[in-house]
Amino acid sequence: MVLAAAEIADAEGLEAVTPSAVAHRLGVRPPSIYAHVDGAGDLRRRLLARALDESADRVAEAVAGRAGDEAVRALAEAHRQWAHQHPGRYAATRIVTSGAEDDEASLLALAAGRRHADLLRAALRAYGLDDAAEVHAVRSVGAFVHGFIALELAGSFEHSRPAAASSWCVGLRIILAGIADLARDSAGP
Amino acid sequence: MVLAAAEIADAEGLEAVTPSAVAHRLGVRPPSIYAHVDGAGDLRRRLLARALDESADRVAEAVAGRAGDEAVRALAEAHRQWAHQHPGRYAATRIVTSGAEDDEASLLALAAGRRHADLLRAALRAYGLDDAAEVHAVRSVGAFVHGFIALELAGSFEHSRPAAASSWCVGLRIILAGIADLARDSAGP
DNA sequence: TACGTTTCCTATGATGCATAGGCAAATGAT
DNA sequence: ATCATTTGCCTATGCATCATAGGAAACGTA
Repeated sequence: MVLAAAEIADAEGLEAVTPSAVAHRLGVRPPSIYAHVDGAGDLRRRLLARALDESADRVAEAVAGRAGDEAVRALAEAHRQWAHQHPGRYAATRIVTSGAEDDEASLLALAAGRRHADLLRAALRAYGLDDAAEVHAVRSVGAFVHGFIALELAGSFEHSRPAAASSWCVGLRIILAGIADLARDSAGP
Repeated sequence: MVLAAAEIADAEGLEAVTPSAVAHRLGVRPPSIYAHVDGAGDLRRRLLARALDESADRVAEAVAGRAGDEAVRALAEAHRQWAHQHPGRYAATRIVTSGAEDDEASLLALAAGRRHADLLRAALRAYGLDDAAEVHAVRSVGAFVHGFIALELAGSFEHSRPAAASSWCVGLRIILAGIADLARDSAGP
């Protein structure tokens, strides 16, 4: 069910993920979908939770056994590769579950989001930042990674040379150097 | 016409920007909209172009008369403030005009996109980066700024302390320190 | 064998995108 | 001043989609 939604998202875009499209793919009639899912919004929220979980799995694999710069690079790279392989799922990752969440899908999504944050936090541990600085660093890396992938997938980098991939490496370098600088100050005199 | 679309986007979200909603707001019947706009897609693309242009205006004001770190900070801050004031327009900013663009709205959007890139490039000039490094830096700052704003507007930072605003300052510091480091190497031995 | 649960179905209503074709007022040239 | 053209809006219509209501068939279990 959610798998069908994920496949539709990757093949035709997140907009195409509707009860009717899922029904079509599963070979049943649209109303049948409503027995398993509470409308189009719930369908997309379930997809959000699954996508967040899948990408966290990939990231966790990539980061295992690494530390410091290497861990952050591996995490970011895993994130980016997964997004390229599954653009629809990645788009689902950015769905907003506005405000009060009491439904199952939103809670799962929240938990998966925390998993992501924890993985990144662990990767940054080697820098020896204090707690506050670590949160800032987590958010900054997250912002850069998401922003870069979003712009890249949107084709925003296709109007200038060189290819996006080389900017990705330099961008990571910039971020990591900046965090190292922050760590120097944080632990400094 | 596009103004009505922008107001709807800010008030009810980008999803709500449809010919029928615009007609409602303007006090006319839905079919009348099609005399001015070529369907829902074209309506959103026009909104994209206008939003990109408006934000570039704001950024240009903010950056005028500044250079180096201060210019980049002002640019980023203007961007972020505008996004907070106009979340729907900001969301429109991320619409993808897939591939071959021969319609008016897409061309305007492309031009406005270039304007943004040029403004950022100019702000970074003081770092004395070579051409290739400058492109990488432009893309990296762009990625961070967009990523941060997107995550912030999506509420991704609301599940941890402290407030997002303080991370924004630290994040900019990280990026700027990273670029300074890059400049050192670029001009270095 | 009879019951309840699950799962899917048809039928229906509502809403929104989009096109076709017509009416009326404003514009501009003769 | 008159008439044709343009402009802008209208009603009517077709079609796809979300969503609900209520019923029929298949499944396991007492």
